This record gives sequence, structure tokens and C-alpha cells, in this order.
Amino acid sequence: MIRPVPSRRHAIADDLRRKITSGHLRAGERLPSEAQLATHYTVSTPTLRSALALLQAEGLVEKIHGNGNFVRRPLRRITYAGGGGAPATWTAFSAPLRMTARATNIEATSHLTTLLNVPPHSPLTEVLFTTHEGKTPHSLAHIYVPHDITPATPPLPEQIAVSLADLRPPLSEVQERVSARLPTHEEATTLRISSSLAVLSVTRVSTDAAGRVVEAALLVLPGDRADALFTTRYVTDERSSN
Amino acid sequence: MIRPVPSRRHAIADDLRRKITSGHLRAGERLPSEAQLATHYTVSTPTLRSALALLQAEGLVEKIHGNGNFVRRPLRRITYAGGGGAPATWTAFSAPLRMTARATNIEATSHLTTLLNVPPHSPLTEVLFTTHEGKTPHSLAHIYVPHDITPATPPLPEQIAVSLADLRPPLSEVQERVSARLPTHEEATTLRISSSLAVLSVTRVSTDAAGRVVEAALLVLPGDRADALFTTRYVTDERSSN
DNA sequence: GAGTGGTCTAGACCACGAG
DNA sequence: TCGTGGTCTAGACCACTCA
Repeated sequence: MIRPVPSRRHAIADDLRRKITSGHLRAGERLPSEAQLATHYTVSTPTLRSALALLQAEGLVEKIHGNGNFVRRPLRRITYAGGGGAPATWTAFSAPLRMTARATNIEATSHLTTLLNVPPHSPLTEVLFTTHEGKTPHSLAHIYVPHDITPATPPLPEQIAVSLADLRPPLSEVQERVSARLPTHEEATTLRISSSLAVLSVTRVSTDAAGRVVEAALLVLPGDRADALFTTRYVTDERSSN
Repeated sequence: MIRPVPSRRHAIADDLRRKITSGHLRAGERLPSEAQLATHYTVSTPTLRSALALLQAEGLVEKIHGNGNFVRRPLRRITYAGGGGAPATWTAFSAPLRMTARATNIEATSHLTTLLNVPPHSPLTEVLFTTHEGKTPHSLAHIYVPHDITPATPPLPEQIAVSLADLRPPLSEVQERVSARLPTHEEATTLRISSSLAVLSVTRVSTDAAGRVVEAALLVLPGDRADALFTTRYVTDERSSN
């Protein structure tokens, strides 16, 4: 049942992977051109390219059109902390990364109406976040908040956190749906990842005590450097202290 | 910035996708052979195959070597309910699917020792679960339990649930780490999915009130038909400021 | 054995990036 | 402009499935 022929592209990918992980090829270094590699391994270009595609899908190699193939720098792993949590951890990323935000006012359409449980054309504030480590993007987030909840002033993530923490009917439930999929073309280019590298997609819906959806967030995290952590604690019924 | 050339393979994939979703090609139906499709679209076989690879990665098409390409049956979506929860929902899947289990006694090695926080060579019970809908596998789970916790009798999931629910130091914390990645070759063949289809990987660690790890589970779910749901409820402190 | 998909070749031509 | 990767061709041969 086990395939005895590892196929050339896997053999080549294994060899290159070993050279990368063992340090013979260093982070950020440019690989020889595909033509050179093809002659070195005595395979045709399509075969060599399929070998590189494997490494690209693993996040080990980054291809830059017209420039070359590069050993991907080992990026800091980021952990999305689920469960909302205290306002201090609302940004939900364990490490402080450079963050950019851009806000626009939109009207609810299609799936946003069902997600936020609002009538069509309701005014919403859409905030697009991206986090970066250096020049490389780390994550992508679309956050939607009903317009009357958004502070009129700059929509930084902390602002939203404060707004949500100060809600008069306080936040009562956070629901997070997590799925794994391949990125859309837009996500792949924005995150600078291969379109064959899996992404972690988190849809977060926060509801206040009155049952109103006060925030919906669509997060996209590259699978090779991000994961999500959910911790559930049980209060044992023997009301065990603090 | 927008690519004006949709490339042949995308055009072909779009056409086939439309035919599938619109019902012109029905679920379970076999597509024309790759050679026929290639002549129909007047492209070479590698080009046509790369178009099929796109659909395969989306979970729309299943390739069966030596047999043909088939329209994938729309499978029931399964939702993994996070947070452990009551024993009744311990199996953590919303729909009752056919489930098979196989148990073996092993000794803790490498990352299992760190995961379960036990010394090397500790006796463990490993249970391998697979869930099926009909003939197609739906999920894959490796569950590890310290040997002295496992009931000596058949290791069905309910048994484990009961064992954990009856622990004398009760279960106090469940931690779940979720990531998105491509499947290993073994996972891809076991789940009968393309190795380019993302999977959702959940590592669950359950700890009792004494701080002992009583269960570790490694779950693998196909990204095209599974997601994980986490719900966090807040006990609102009613003397909040106004 | 007939027909299917899986892998690979040895080129060609196009699109992009840097100098 | 030049070298890079991106796409595609028109085959060949192998491996698998089913009758």
C-alpha cells in the first residue's frame, strides 16, 4: 500500500527541505534559478517547479515572480486567543505586532445581515486590520460593528474593545467558528502566501446580554504560522474556592 | 494589479464549476475522461489536469486513479463543538455518524510526554477513531489516555467520556489548539481527500482539578466539510458602573 | 486487456522585476 | 535589456481499476 516510488518531485523537495532545515540554505537566501536547479537534479522544469510547489505549500519557500525563489524567514508564530476575554487581551494576539487599520462606513448586505442579525442596509462600520512583522503581513481581519456602537473618533482596535467593554447591556456571549481552507486570490496576495497554503479562518460573533450582536469579525490567519487557542474552565459544583 | 488573463486552467475550472453547481453535472457522476475534456477545451492534458486540481482542492471533484474523475457528493457538514462540555456532547460531533474505534496500549514517547506531561515510557491507551458517513470517512481522531484511567473494558468514546466525567478530581480545564494545514499523505488517503485540501487540526488537552492531564486528543477534520465551534459565555457582574 | 488517471519530458512563449 | 518565474504544449510511459 505504501508507494515505493517517492516520485522525483518528492525526492527533490526532500533534498531541498533538508538543506533548508539543516541550515545549508539560510533564511532569506535566494535559491539557484529554476533552470539551474532543473539541470542540477536532471529533471525538466515543470518537474522541478512542482517540487518547489510542495515546499511553497509548506511555507518553506517564497516565490517572487521575476526575481527568484527564496528561503522563507522563520516567522514568529502567532496565537489567536479565543473566547474574547478581558479588554486587555481583546486584540487577541499574544505578541504586539505592528497593526494598521482602515475604517469605512458601509451598509449591511447579504451574509452580513444574517451574521449581525440586522435588517438590510443597516449602517455598519467596517474596519480592516492587518498585522505585520516587519514587512511581511501576519494576519487579516474584517471587523463589523453597528454604526451606533462605533465611537465617532478613530476606530483603533483598542477603541472597539473599550466600546464593547462599556456596553450597557454587557457582553454576554462570544461565538467563534473556525475553519480551514485555501485562501482566496486576494487573501493570498495580501498575506503574501502561496494560494496553496492553508489558512485558518475565524468568524467571531459577539452578543450582548440583550441578545444584540454588537460585533462580528472575520479573521484570516496563515496556517503555517498561526493557530488559535481556546481554553475552557469548569467551575466544579463543589464551589471550590476562588 | 488585477490579472487580466484568467489563465486557461481557471477558465476551464470556472466552466466546470458552473456546470457542477448548476446541476448540469450531478453528484456522484463521472466526468468525461481527461483526454476527452482536453480535446473538448482544446488544451493539453497537463493544463486540463491543473484545472481539475483546482476543483479537487475545493472539494468539488474527487479523482480516483484508474477509474475517473467524479463529482463529489455534497457531504453533510460536521461541526466539532469545542469546550468539552457535558458528557452527552463529549463525542463533540453534532450529528451521529458511524464510528469505528481501535485501541492499543503504547508507551509515551517524544511529544506525547510533553503533551500529557508524563515521564517517558508511561503506559498509555491510544484509541484511533474514524467517523464515516456511508463509505466516505469524515474525521480522524487519536485519543491518548493514561492507562490507569482507561476502563479495562471496550474503549468506546462513551466509555472514555464516562470515565472522565467520573474522575474523582473532576475535569477542570480543556485546552484546544486549532490550526490549519495540509494533510499528511497518510491523512489524505485515510480521509480520501486530495493532499491539497486543507484540514483542520485540533489538539485537545483535558486536565483535572489536580492539574493532571487525563486526556489528549489529536483530531483531523477535512476543511471542506468541517468546522469547529467555540462558545464562550460571560457571567455578567451585575454591579457594573452605569 | 482496455481504459483510466499519474508522472515526466523538452521544449516554447509570456509576464514580471531589477538595473 | 536581461534574467527570472508563469503558463502551456504534445506527446511518452507507468500505475491503477475494472471487466
